[in-house]
Amino acid sequence: MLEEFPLFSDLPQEHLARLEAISNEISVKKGVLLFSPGDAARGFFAVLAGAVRLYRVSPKGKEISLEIAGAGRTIAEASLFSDIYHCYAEAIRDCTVCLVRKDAFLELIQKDPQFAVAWFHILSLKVIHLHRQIEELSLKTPRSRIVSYILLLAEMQKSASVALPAHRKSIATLLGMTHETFYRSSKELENEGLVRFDGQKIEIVNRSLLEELVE
Amino acid sequence: MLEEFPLFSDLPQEHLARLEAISNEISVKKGVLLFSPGDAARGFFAVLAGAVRLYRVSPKGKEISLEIAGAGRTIAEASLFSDIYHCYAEAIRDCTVCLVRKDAFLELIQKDPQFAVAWFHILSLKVIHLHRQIEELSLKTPRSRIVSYILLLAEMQKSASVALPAHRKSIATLLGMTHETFYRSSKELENEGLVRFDGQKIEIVNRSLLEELVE
DNA sequence: CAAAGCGTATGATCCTGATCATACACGGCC
DNA sequence: GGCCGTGTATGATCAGGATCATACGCTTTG
Repeated sequence: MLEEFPLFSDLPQEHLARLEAISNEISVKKGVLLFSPGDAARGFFAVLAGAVRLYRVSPKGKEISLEIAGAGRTIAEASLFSDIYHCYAEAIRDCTVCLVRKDAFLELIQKDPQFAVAWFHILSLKVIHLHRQIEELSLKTPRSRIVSYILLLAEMQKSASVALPAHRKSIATLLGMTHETFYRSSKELENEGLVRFDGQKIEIVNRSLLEELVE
Repeated sequence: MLEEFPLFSDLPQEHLARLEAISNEISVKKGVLLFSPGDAARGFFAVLAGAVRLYRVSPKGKEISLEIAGAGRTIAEASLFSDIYHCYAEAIRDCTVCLVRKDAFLELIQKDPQFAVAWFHILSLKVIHLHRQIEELSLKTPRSRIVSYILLLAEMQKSASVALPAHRKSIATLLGMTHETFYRSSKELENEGLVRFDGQKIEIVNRSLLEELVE
């Protein structure tokens, strides 16, 4: 199932080398913004280490999380065709990221058909990933959304011991609920013996029971 | 702002012709499934007329809408890299669609760099579109979600008189609410003089007031 | 070391959207 | 024409999540 969520870092060595040649590696401290809406789009980003959270701010000032991208994932691909970024990107941990220069990238996919197809693949799977996120947000109860998210992480990480990509507060907003609700529902799941929270890790105790919980 | 939501049908004539050469045009009656999860993936679809709704069914039998694609939009791009489809696609109106054969398409993007870039663009904007959908689903109140959706449609259609891409019931699930709630909230908006519902059309009466409503 | 800020956590209250029930209009079909 | 299915619509009830308040531990900073 993992092939459903491949990362740019899974690209063959030759492609990675070419990507590197047109990128700038950047270190950013936790809390720093990679870009804000309106900033001139220089290219898209690939996360090498750490995690980046994309979000928008509604007219009334509410932050809305769009995506949390951990190591191996890319963000802001659409900047290739836009002069400006359209949301905020915040390092929610200390990060190293690659800024892939847009002009060079567009040139590259035109010159190297193999490379183009590989990136088509990555983009397509991003669409699937976003579909899954939409599916999660459509679940009515917070419990279901949390369970669904934990199972998603387990799939991506191929492990019953899941590392949270961000602190709980960010994840709560990503799942469209308040952090209070997230804490409470999580505790419930723990009390029922389905999962065990341990720092930044979640241990899946009873996977099949967990799966039955999703609406 | 419309350039944020271009359609494959906006492609230059030469590209359209090539697309046509590797596609099969199909007519489907309202209610018919284009594909179901597990079906062998023959390619992706471009909607020429009508509307298609993508949805999944949860373990407990609840339908979850992922997307409603009207004329000019594409669906199931990820099928290019998968042997099977991963969700349901239902014609929610009488449709004519193009089935784009996957092997031929992959070949084409390798042979024609311009074509590849154009499709990169389309895929990127799909990601933006899905981000917007996630943003909408994250809004707490049904009212906000409906208002946000109406404004989105208005942007895409560049008009204050918005055509609903589907019947209200489907849209309700797309916005993560029950149809009852959708009817009620819509009526409220109408009573407050912000919009006017008229069959399959929505007339935006007071746009600025509407925009202020979004959380 | 003290203070401040943030993430985590839990309690009490209120409001609202899901649910269940009912009804009506419309189109297709026998 | 009459029947059935579906979309649209409205009402009553109730569970449950948002909100506001409070607290505690850990890291950071001065």
